[in-house]
Amino acid sequence: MTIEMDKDITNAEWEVMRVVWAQTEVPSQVIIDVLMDKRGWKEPTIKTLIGRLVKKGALKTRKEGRKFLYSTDIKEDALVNETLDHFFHNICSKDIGKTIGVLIDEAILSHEDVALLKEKLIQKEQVAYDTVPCNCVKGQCQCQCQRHG
Amino acid sequence: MTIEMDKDITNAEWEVMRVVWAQTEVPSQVIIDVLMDKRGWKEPTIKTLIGRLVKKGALKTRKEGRKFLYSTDIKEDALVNETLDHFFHNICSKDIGKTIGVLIDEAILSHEDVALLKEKLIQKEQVAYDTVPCNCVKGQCQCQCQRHG
DNA sequence: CACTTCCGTTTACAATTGTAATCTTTAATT
DNA sequence: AATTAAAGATTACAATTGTAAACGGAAGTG
Repeated sequence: MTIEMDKDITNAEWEVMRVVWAQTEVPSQVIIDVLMDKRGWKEPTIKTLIGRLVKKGALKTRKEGRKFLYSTDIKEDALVNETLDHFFHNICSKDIGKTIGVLIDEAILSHEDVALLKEKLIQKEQVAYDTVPCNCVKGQCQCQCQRHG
Repeated sequence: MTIEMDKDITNAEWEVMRVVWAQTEVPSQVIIDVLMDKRGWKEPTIKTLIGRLVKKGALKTRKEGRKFLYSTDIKEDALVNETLDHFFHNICSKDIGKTIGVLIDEAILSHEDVALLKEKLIQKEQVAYDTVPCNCVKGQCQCQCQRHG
């Protein structure tokens, strides 16, 4: 699931990726139109972002006539998941459940989504722990055994 | 739930925050010890991070004798949730359910966590949609009505 | 063929971020 | 009181990021 790429996708670059993900191949003009409109960026700004993504290997190009068509091998869901996993390293593993709980509270879900998640929880029950072990470094969480001072 | 603060917490700064969250008030020496050990950072590096957090209002100080004790008003779970909400803006609302699904798959959960989440899903069912409306800008997702090109 | 337009490339530039050395107070110790 | 040690403040500096202008070459137009 790890994506082999030089660098991370920055927030601004993410907007470009979303346009590319929405299509199979896009000319820069489409990216520019969408983002000038959505973000109010100037054309050169968007060109810069495209260029950086190409340079860092996140976008591929195919020359068609005089212009390029942009595409990507990076899967949107894979990158989303990887980014979230990475962020979750900032949280004590004991708190992951509650954190997901808040996400559920705040999400707009379909009946189908709810059913899917319920199903997953039934699976999860099979492998659930009595107590989730804390994975924090000493001094970085409140689990008693590890408390400082 | 929005935290009034000048700037965002960067990744490196997050490490400092976690040490502060783990205690009520901490002297810099504790933060330094924990992070020199965990991250291999030099002492001045950690002092810089602390200083920046104080400057941006994320950490409060209380002078005790010659040194300061650091604390924060920012709630860890509030910041976590806010950060996640923010990130979820990068995802089509139709895909939030699936994304949470992957989080559940990958999480280590306790029986209690599973029960909590199940409970939340039961609640959620009451307000679930038949179809989650897409919230994307035209050109940034594949929902048919909005497809480009 | 000269002119203009489009598009990708190069350059710019300030702010943020990661990483750290050095300086300055002030407190502790001799 | 003089010396040392600790802690916060100041300065440093390269890389990244957000934001954009300017340049150059190819393609279409008159």
